[in-house]
Amino acid sequence: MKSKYQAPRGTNDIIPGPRQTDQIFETHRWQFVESEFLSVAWQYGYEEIRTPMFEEIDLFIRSSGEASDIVSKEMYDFMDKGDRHVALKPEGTAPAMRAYLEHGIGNVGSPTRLCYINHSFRYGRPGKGRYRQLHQLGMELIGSSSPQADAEIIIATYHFMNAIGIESPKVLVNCIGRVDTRTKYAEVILSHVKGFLAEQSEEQREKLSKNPVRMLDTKDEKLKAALEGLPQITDYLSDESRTHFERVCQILTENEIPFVHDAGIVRGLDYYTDTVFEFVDSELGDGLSLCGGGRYDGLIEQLGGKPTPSVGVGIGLERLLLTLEEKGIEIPRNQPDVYLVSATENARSHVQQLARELRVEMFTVQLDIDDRNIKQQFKAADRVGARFAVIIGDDEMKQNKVTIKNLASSEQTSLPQSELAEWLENTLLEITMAEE
RNA sequence: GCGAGUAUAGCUCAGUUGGUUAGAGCGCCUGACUGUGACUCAGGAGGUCGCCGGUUCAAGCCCGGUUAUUCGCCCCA
Repeated sequence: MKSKYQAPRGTNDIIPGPRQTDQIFETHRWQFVESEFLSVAWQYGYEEIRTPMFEEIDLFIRSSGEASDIVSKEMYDFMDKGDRHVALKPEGTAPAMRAYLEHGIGNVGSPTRLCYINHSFRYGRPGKGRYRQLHQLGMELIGSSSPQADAEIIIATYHFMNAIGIESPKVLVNCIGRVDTRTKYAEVILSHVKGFLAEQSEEQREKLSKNPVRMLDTKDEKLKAALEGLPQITDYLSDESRTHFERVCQILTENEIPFVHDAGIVRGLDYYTDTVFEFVDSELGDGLSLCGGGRYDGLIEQLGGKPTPSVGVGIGLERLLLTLEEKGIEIPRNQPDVYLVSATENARSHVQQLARELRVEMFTVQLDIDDRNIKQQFKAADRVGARFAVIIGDDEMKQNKVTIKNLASSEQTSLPQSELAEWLENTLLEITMAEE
C-alpha cells in the first residue's frame, strides 16, 4: 500500500539495501563513504565540526556574495516564528567559519583543521546529481597562507577519492588572484566582450557585468566566441600570487597528483582568492563536478575576525556515489556473523542465551523471534547475508554442542559450544583476510 | 526560473484505432522437503493504472490541471 505522500521535491530517502534501483540511496553505501572520509580526514589531522542546519541568512549573503547564484536564486530561506530571516545552509564553509570565530577555535593553536559531513540545501531545479537537499563532505584548513596548505587539501581530497575507489579523478586547478587582480581583469574582460554585451538583455548585461570573471566558464557559444583571444587571468597575477600558484603546482607534482591547469575554473562564490580547484570524473554527467574548493583568505575577516588565510574543499556525496555506481564499484553490505537457528521449540530459550553471550563477545548475531520453522529460519539467515548458521536442537543440547553451517560453502561442522566463540573469531578473521 | 519527455504490482516494463475481469519477468509468501537457505518444480498474495477534474454509452489509453522524476538551458556539489 502506497502512501499518498512522497519525499519533497529534490530530496531523497536513504534506506537499507538491497534496492533494485537507485542504489546510491542505500544506507550502507553512505556509511562506507562517510567512514572512509572521516578516516582519511583524521589521518591528516582534521577533526569533525557539526554546525546547525540553518543560519541567519545574512551569513551566507555576506560570505558567498550577493551576486552569486547561490544567494541570488538558490537559497532555501524562510522567516521563523520570531521573525528571523534564516536559510538552510547552502554550503558548509561559512557556518564552519562562523563557529570557528564564535568559539575562538583558532585560539588554541594555529593552523586549525576542521572537517564535516553536512546536509546542504539549494533551491534549484533538481535532476540527476542535482538535489535540493544534498550532502557535502568538507575539509577546512584555517590559518595558513602557505602553498603547502592548498596542496594538502587537494592531496587529502585525492587520497580520499582513491580510498573509496575513484582511482583517477581529473584535478583542475587555477589561480584567480586577489581583489586587485580580479578588478583589473574584470575590466579587461568587459572591454573585450563589449560588442557581445551590447546585444544582451538589460538583465543579462547587468548580471555579467557584476561579476565578469564568471563569464569564463560559460557554455554559451556566442559568448565563448566573444571571449576568443582574451588573455588569461594568470597574465594579470601579482608576483606574489604567481609564485604561490607555481609552488602549489610544484608540490602537487612532487606528490604525484595528476592535475591540469584550467583557466576556466573560476568558482561561483565571491570569497575565493588565488587557488581554486575542482575534481571531475568522466563517468559523471556533463558539467557536474565531484568537488570544488579553494583558498579564501578574506572570508574570516569579512565575518568579523582578524585576517586569517584559509583553504578548503566541499565534496558532493551524492555525486561520489553516482560515480561509483557508474563505474560498477561494489560496496559490500554489512553481514551479520551468525544467524542462530532453533531446530526445536525446546531450543529457543537456549538459543536466546547463546545470542546474548555471543553479542557480549562482540559478534553480530541475529535470530528468529516469530517461532518460525527451521526452513524459514535458514531462509532468513540467507536473506540477511549471515556468514554462518549455528543450529541448536535437542541433540546439540544433550551433547552441549553446536552445529555450524557456512552459508556460502554449505560446509557443516560440529563443535562443543564452549569453543564456538573462539572458532568464530578465527574463522571470520580468515574470511576477512581472504577477501582482502 | 524556461523548454521537452516520462509516471501501470516491491523492482524492470508490456498493454492494439478508447471496448468485458489490466499482464509478464524478477522479488515476496506457501508447498514438494515434519533438522537445512541460496538452485529446481507447483501454487498464491499483491494494482483506486501518480493525483484532481473533463470528454464519452464506455478512459490505463483522449483533453486540462497538478505533483514527482529524467533530459536540455542556467548553475553548481
